[in-house]
Amino acid sequence: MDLELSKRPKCSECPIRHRAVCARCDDDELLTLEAIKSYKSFKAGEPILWRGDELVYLASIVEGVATLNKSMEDGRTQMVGLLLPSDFIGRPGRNDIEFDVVAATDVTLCCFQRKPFERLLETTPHISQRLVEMTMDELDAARDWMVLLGRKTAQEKTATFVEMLVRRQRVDGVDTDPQHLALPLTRDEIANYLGLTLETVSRQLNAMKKDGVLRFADRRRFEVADFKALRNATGDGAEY
Amino acid sequence: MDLELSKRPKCSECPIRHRAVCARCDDDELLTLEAIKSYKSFKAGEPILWRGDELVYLASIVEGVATLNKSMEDGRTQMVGLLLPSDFIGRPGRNDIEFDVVAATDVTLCCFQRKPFERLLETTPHISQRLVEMTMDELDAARDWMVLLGRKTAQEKTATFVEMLVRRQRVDGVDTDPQHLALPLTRDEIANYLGLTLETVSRQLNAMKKDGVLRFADRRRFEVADFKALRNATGDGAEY
DNA sequence: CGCCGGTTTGACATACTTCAAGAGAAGTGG
DNA sequence: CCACTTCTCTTGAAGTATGTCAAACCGGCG
Repeated sequence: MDLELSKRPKCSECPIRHRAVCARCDDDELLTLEAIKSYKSFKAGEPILWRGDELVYLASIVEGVATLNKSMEDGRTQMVGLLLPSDFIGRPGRNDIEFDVVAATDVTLCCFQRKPFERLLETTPHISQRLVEMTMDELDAARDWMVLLGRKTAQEKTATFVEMLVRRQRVDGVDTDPQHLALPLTRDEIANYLGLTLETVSRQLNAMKKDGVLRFADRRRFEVADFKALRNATGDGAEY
Repeated sequence: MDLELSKRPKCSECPIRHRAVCARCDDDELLTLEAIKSYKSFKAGEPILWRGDELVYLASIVEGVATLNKSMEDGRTQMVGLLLPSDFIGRPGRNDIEFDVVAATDVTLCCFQRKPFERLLETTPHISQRLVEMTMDELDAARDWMVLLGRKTAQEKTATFVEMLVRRQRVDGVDTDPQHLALPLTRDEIANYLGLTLETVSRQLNAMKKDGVLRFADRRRFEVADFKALRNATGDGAEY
């Protein structure tokens, strides 16, 4: 794994300070974390971790989007995780993971050496509690995702994906102008997320464009022209 | 929810003592747990919890099989969890859950009142650590399940399900005679597990019977006639 | 015995995949 | 700055796995 280390910005100024695994830490605890952290960057498309790699670091995503992918022997692949800023990579107590982690866009990670971090977990309830909470949130998300994979139509899958993106980018980033949303994944990656082929994804996106639900600036950038119709197409019923 | 309370058997004689959320507890800690626990039983088919119900109890499965199910507005349903003995029900820190829990067979639960249990979590690392570990195991399982739902064929799905059952029942129960395995679910429930229809499941099971992979005593009880062929049909490649 | 839920089996429909060709962007090197 | 390659995406035509609908079967139970 290519490591490009850089300096350690102050935790207090960190954009994910209040959502990441460190969210509940007080100032003292942040100092302890700063001692074992380092930043690493990856270009879009670069692998971050291969399945079975020894886990030297655990990390939070500071910027960018990463995907967790599982593949079958014959090459079929299924995405099983989509990590946005503040999400956590790695499993304390294991020294490897069961999927590949890939940078979908340029990614900045805040990495903690595993061993010291695991010791911190034992002594710092603020960190371990937050980690449990995040893990359970991920499990909830995985269960919604299972409904999508097992029971939704291609149209519903695609609409659900777009709607999820819109919601998460809205909450996440700077309160982005609704005009300026971007798909962080290629058609092929979206297909791996949804359990479809890239052709089907392409057809579904273009259908939503034709129906006036989405409006595309180019292949990546788009805006939602009719949010209600989008929501309707997800198969999840009325809002909330 | 119908509650049929019964006495509290000694933890020390509990069949799931070493695998459940209490696995790491010492004798003192077990005593504290015994103070807040009670047993409840459910008949096959009975609901244990409805989505949105207030979570009064958290529980471990002592005996039997329960399923977690999500449903869409129009009635499509997808199973998102299959709980066997020692598995845990409920999410500390939340007062409801996002899916239905149903007894697939007769079920015995070891229930803990939520509030006292949550207090125990804060003071007893042996419990919280074990809970984290179990949650992460469930997340790993959910990810394998996502590959199944998104990418496997009906034949692979069915074979994977049967193979998983064989493995878990072997590890779990009394080391059951390979002659005597039973599907704990109906065809319809299996279909909900696999993201298929019951007709397709029926056809796949009968195909495996015709091919000499499985041998059925009745609709539920079966034995694996050719384990290698079964494993092969899962799409997961050679053993381990 | 006769109902009843779970299951099997068949015929048909279709949503999605597969295969194939080509169009745009985007990068690369001369 | 323009060919040239390369990658992503679109679009069409054809194939197929799985769903849908419907009827019959079977074992258990009142």
